[in-house]
Amino acid sequence: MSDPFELTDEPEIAPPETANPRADAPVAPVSYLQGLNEPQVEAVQAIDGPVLVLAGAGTGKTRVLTTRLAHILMNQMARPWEIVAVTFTNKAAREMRDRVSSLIGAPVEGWWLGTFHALGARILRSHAELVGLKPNFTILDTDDQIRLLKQVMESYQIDDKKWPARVLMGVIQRWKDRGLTPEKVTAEEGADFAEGTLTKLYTDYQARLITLNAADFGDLLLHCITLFTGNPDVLATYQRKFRYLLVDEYQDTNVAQYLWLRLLANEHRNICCVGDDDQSIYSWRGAEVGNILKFERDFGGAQVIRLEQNYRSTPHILGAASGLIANNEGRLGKTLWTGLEAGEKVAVQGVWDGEEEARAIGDEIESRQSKGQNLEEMAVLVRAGFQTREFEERLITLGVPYRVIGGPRFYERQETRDAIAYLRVVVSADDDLAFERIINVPKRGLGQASVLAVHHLARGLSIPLFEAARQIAETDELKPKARNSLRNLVQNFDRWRSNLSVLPPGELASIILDESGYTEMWQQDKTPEAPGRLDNLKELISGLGEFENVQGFLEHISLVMENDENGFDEKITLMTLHAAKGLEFDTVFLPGWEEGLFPHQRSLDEEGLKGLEEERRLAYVGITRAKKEARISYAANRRIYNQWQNALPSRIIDELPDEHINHGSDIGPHGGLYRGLNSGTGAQAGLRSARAFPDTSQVAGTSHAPRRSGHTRDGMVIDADAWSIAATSAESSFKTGVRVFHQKFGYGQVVSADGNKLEVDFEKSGTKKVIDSFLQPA
DNA sequence: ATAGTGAGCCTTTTT
DNA sequence: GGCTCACTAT
Repeated sequence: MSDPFELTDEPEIAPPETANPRADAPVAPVSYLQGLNEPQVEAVQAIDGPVLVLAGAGTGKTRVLTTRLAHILMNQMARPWEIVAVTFTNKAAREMRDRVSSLIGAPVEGWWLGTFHALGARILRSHAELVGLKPNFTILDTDDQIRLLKQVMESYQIDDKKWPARVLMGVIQRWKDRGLTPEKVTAEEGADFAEGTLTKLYTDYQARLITLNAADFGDLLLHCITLFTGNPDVLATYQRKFRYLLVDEYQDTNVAQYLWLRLLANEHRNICCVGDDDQSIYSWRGAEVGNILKFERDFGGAQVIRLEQNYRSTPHILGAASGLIANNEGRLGKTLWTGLEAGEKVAVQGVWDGEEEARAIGDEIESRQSKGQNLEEMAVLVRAGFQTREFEERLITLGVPYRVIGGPRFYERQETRDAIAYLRVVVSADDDLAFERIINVPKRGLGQASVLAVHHLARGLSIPLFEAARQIAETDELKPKARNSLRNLVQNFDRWRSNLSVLPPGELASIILDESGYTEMWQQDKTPEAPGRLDNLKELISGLGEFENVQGFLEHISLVMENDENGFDEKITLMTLHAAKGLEFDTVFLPGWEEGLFPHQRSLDEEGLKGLEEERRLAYVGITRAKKEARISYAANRRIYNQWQNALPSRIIDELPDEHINHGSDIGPHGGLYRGLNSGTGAQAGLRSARAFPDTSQVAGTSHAPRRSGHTRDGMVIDADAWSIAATSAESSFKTGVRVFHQKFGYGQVVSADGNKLEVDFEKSGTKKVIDSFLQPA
């Protein structure tokens, strides 16, 4: 099959030097180039033809990107509207806008800067009819998508228990990420889900979206691609228009985004993609590392520029991260270096359990704070969201202010979504999903029976729900109570709608929320969340004030997901590793480096080696967030879903090069943590730490096994390797059948022994694998 | 129509 | 342990 998106590899235009006489114009150093290193300057000036900038962590990527844009604009190589700059997040887009403006000294107007989705939506609005939509189509969020799919599933009688809508939606999303419309999904691929009906579900779902005049996020790109391939004239307009394309975080693009870019870049072929294959951590949501790996093949004659000088981290941090990532295969490869001073080694610390980990890190944060270190310069980066809880609890007790990034987003909150639904119905009366959401919120006596009746009429007459509601309120089909309630609601909406172009958006919203009884609903609510929700509503209204009309606001809110950070107070940040990409802190705490949690078991189970490599990249991202200090820790016991699990240190810890790490010798106030199980009373926290480690005398003997590298370790320190070394070489002192006691699991009997790894059948908690040094003879 | 109960789930997350 | 969802009892 021929690739309809094939680009000619042979440029039909003359070589770059003669193609654009202005390209080499700035011969003498220009002011904005000052302070850039050689590859950076090269990346800024390589304007013609496809360019891949491989930008390692902390190598000044953003600076290059913005300078490059400024370079194009200031030398008038293109007008603003001939330039496309695509980012992954709105935050990145905003940052780019601000930085380019400040470089140029004036705001840039009219250029195509935004996320893939925002730009996709912008293009799509101009040509909506060509894909069956109206220009004012609504953009659905995840919640709407799921509810819509559920409706479709009902008509096929697919059991939501067996095939949860969110799972199926995920599969459809991944198809969309790959640029697959329903017709392009092979029978084979659809066969595995929902007894083979998923392709049909997908088809129907798409049809419903069109009927609703709606698009989901995937559609914003997918429809564009359909639009471009089906209408060469439209495509040609954009291809001619867009002289320069710039793409940030290219390693995170999915196939659909890649196709979209290729189509748009085809005419001028001046596409510059910036990214780092080692920081690709979003494959699970469709990102395709392959895009960056095969850039040179996809865009013939591409230039590859490597940014390898790191301005962020110390050599030890960089060394640890580089050594780690070197374990991955199929990398483009970079050699990061830094001119900074050596600094601290990466600390690796074992603890007894999650609670102690939180305590140790909490204490550490507190003591640093008291020494004057800014809380803003510290962060705790976790693998999974639930891990933040332990730290939150600890920080609350200590009275250390913190913020959690990535909680429920503002727009995802129930009250925000409800309020927006009201606005959506006011703006477009045919927005069925929005109307359905609030028809009985607050409760106004319109239960299932009433809603169903409205649905039936709407289906029967092929009219929107709102229109059906209006009609049914004039008949006696419903009970008088419900009828009055519904009529009242319809009248309210009509009135609000008539004020749409009269009142300022904020004021109108405020009236709607009052008159609908929505505000009152939360005022009456006695739950502790209610005041916060009312605050959010106020914030929403004040946010609306910044828009000229409600329509503009809705477009914004559907594409932007912000968690508006309220205060400017100094706080420590808690977040997932994923959320931390692109950020940097002086000190970074990296807890929970245990097998099963990091690398996450599910990642290993579902993706195998690929999964492990992605986890490794995640670890790489984590370590490279640190400017001065990175502190890794792992717990020997962890409670997950209220069940105690014993854990082994992450294999990723084993992969850190010895010369750049310092294994737990001097952390915290309780020095000398490695005295072993039998040496102390165990009353203090510090001594409890000791049990997290295999006792030296029992596990590895009095002499320490050499590392693979041949180094001998510090006599006081046991590192993660001790576990594996011990596991293979040391005989356990506990024999099969012996009755033992474990601090956390209680009494049990040894079932089998493999080195010092024992399988013990505990009386209370069942069979578990345990390292023998945690056991006492009972 | 709705509140209350039990069962089953459970990485990562932008737009 | 805590959340969501569906079903049941009022």
